[in-house]
Amino acid sequence: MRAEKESAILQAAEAVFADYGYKGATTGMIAELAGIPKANLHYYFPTKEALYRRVVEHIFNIWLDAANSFDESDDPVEALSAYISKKMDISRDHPMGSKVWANEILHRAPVIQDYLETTLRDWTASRIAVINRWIAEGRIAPVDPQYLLYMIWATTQHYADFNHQIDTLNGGEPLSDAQFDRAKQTVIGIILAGIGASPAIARKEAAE
Amino acid sequence: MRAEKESAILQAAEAVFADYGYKGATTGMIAELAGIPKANLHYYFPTKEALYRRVVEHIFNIWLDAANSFDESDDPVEALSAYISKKMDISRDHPMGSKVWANEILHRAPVIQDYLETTLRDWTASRIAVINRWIAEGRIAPVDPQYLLYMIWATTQHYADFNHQIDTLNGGEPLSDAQFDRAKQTVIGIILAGIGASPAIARKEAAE
DNA sequence: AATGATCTTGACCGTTTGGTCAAGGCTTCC
DNA sequence: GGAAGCCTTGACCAAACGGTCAAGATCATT
Repeated sequence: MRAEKESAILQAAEAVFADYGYKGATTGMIAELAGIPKANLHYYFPTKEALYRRVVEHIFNIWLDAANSFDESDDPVEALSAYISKKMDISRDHPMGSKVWANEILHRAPVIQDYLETTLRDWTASRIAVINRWIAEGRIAPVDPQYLLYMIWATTQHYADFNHQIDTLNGGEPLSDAQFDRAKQTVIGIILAGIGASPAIARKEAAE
Repeated sequence: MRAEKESAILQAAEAVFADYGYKGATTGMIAELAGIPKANLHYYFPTKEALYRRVVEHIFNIWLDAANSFDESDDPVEALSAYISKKMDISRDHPMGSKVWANEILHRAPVIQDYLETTLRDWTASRIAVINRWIAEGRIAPVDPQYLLYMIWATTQHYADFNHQIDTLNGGEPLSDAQFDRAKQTVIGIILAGIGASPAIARKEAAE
């Protein structure tokens, strides 16, 4: 089947692009990982750039999927918890995709600039409106929504993009499921308390 | 002077590596930006990799400088405010350095793995101990220090690494000084409130 | 079984890139 | 003024890379 073969190539491409960047990745490496000769890869994807575009589009769709979880509820605690949780899950399950995206932004988005200016901009503007309404309704503290969103993006994606650093600081081992869950709860806890959406976590009694 | 020439080359190299990644950057581009022929560049830095190492080392030293600001005070509010503020300033003043660093981690740190395993690991462990003491003393809420640090790193560096995305969402314009200051205050405010180090920001009265 | 369409592949090509080299300046010190 | 060391540079090279191509293999349809 054509679709399956393409899918296998795309999967290999995502891994190689994530590890080596657009320029650093070679069609030969991708072909080898996909288990086919380079010439065959070029039969399915005429150019390296076309292949890369497909990889980036796939990643953007995953991002869109997560974005929807923002709207699961109109309650700030539920909505933000769901959104952060979903973004953390993506970082754990699709770290390579996140890395390709990060690479693309880092290099000034030569391929996906149009997505940034349309879909991402629209989504962001509408969610800023939602957050501003929550503030007006006194449901969260008056924080600048824009920078709150950046904080959520940065923090959640960090667990994918910088997973090598995290692993190194974890003794060279990836975070266990329990550790990752603790990270997720920490992130959600700090952000929700930070915007006054849920009561602050109680401090301990001073030790002495 | 040798030192000045090397410095000019390193500056050009940092810019080009930040924009194009290690592989994407060419010694020809770096030489052109530095205003010298490529052969001359190779007189000062025999290989591309040697040049890259020097760039990365420079960036790591800037990071170390910021790391020190963590110890300006033993008060959590002051220490974390100073540290976050300093990291935000670096993101604004040296975005290219941060990008080179991000690229390096993204690609599994082929060049600076030893720094991660020594200096960074030691620094992190000792600061985790400090934060744990604050928790034991009841000065901040019991959050996992490790994930708090990651959150600070991710959020502050985001303003350098993803500045292209931020600019795009800001109508294609870089954040103004006022906007950037607001971002910084938002980040500090959310994190400090999030860990119960300072009283939560008061919510507005509900509008109706 | 024949025919045409689709897929597979080793060999090949032009371009780009990191790096070399030899010839020529420039500066310094006797 | 000349010798020695340092710096500069255009021309060049080998390797790697994206992409092509033509010849063959496989498959579907009748």
